[in-house]
Amino acid sequence: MSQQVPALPDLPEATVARLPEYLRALHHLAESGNDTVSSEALAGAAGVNSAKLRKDLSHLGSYGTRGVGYDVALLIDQIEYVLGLTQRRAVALVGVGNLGHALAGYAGFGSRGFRIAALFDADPGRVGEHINGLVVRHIDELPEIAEAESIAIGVIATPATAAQSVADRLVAAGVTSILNFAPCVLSVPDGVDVRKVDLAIELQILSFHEHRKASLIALPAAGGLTALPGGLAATGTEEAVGS
Amino acid sequence: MSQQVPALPDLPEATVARLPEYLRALHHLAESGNDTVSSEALAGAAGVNSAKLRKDLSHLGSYGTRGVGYDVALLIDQIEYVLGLTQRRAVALVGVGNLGHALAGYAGFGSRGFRIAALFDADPGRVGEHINGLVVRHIDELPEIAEAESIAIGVIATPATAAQSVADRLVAAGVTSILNFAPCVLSVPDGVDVRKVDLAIELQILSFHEHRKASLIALPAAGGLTALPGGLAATGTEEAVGS
DNA sequence: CGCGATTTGTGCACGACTTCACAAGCGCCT
DNA sequence: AGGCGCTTGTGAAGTCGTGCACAAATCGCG
Repeated sequence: MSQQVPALPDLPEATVARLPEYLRALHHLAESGNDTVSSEALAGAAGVNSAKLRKDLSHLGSYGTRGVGYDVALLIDQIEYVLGLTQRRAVALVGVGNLGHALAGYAGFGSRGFRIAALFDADPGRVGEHINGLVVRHIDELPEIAEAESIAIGVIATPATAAQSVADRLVAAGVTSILNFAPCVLSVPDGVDVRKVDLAIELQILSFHEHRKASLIALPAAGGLTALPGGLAATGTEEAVGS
Repeated sequence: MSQQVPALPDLPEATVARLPEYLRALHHLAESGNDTVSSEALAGAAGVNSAKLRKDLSHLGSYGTRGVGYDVALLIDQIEYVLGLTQRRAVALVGVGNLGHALAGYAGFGSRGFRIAALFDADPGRVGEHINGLVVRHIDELPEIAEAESIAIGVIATPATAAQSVADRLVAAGVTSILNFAPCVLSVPDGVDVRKVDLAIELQILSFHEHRKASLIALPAAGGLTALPGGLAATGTEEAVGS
């Protein structure tokens, strides 16, 4: 009975991280009226190597047709199933400051499988405020609302000083996945997943590459930007930096 | 003469991605009055393995003392030098919608080596607006301002439909590093670095793990969350999910 | 019905990254 | 001065991810 669905294979983490990108590209293709797509075309739209794409898709039980390509609608269903997006997941957002406001109003969550079910803040001055059709609750109300709304995912958009405390409260309220925008490391029990997004870190990584590029052109030119191997610098493939 | 500074070693990309996290932890330690720190302690504060930390630091020419640890202030200087943060880098932010507003007001950029030098938007209704002490300019003014302010880093916070066009304009204006918040793949010439941050993708990755956890407890319990190997689930180390 | 064009799925080799385990080095205490 | 404990730096092994190159499979057409 529970073996009806193709039991989740344990995908490589790198593959999981790319599936959402494939999904986005597929939705785009579907809207453009495409019925099928080759691995080459889909890989191009997702910004990856076509062999990598095929290997990724093969991990979730191949649904392509040789000589033809992949059925766009079928592949969308498959990936959405694997990612657990067949149900719309409820998300709690904690911290409605500068960034939290923007996240609460971000349309991308709603259109890609998520529903912001509740907003929380510790500042009584912010409690009661209406944002995008939702009212900000006090963080003390988290347990009851998390229970009532079946919230399993939490987003932390508080200052770093409050983040660990908020994480503890989220875990206590039954949250098992956390997206952390605060610039700090969180400690959570086993079984709870944490992903971190730090905007300043992304810029610092870019800064390193700027520094490297600048030091290269300062050296006696040897195979740097000055020697363009392929003729004119083609507006071609994106330069991959990091993951 | 130009060999005075320890010429940039080409660090592994994975190391570069972790250096900013070390830097943040080091600043925190310095504020707490710590003078030196062991690899074990710093690794804990940064959420990584201590062997990994030592290898990362060894790549930039070891500045630790055996039996003692690392000099906090010296290490901060080293990492900031390698990341190119000795100068405060000017950043252009394009798109002052929902997310752009939040980014323009984000204090973390200023405190970690960056200066938002200009805001741009294509919507005439938004041009002229004051945000956080800056006035929003029209995107057509980008070339002159980028030149005047020596802007080499651009942040794209526009809708996906506009992102490629904005990227082209940024590159034409001399920008060589782009941080892209729009959910799409950018094509840029060689020599231009792009990093992408997609908030919905992060949630979808968490959703996958939720789905996996849910399907595990649905199966006959075999080594899942039910069998706690180390006694009580200690509020210990963070569970690493992806990079 | 058979053949060629096309595209998937994958074995294999390579490279990157991680982790362990330990020798080498440093400071402190006696 | 000498020895001991602590910590770094790194060789080596293991793991993970990537990309090539090709066999297998499918469709369309004559």
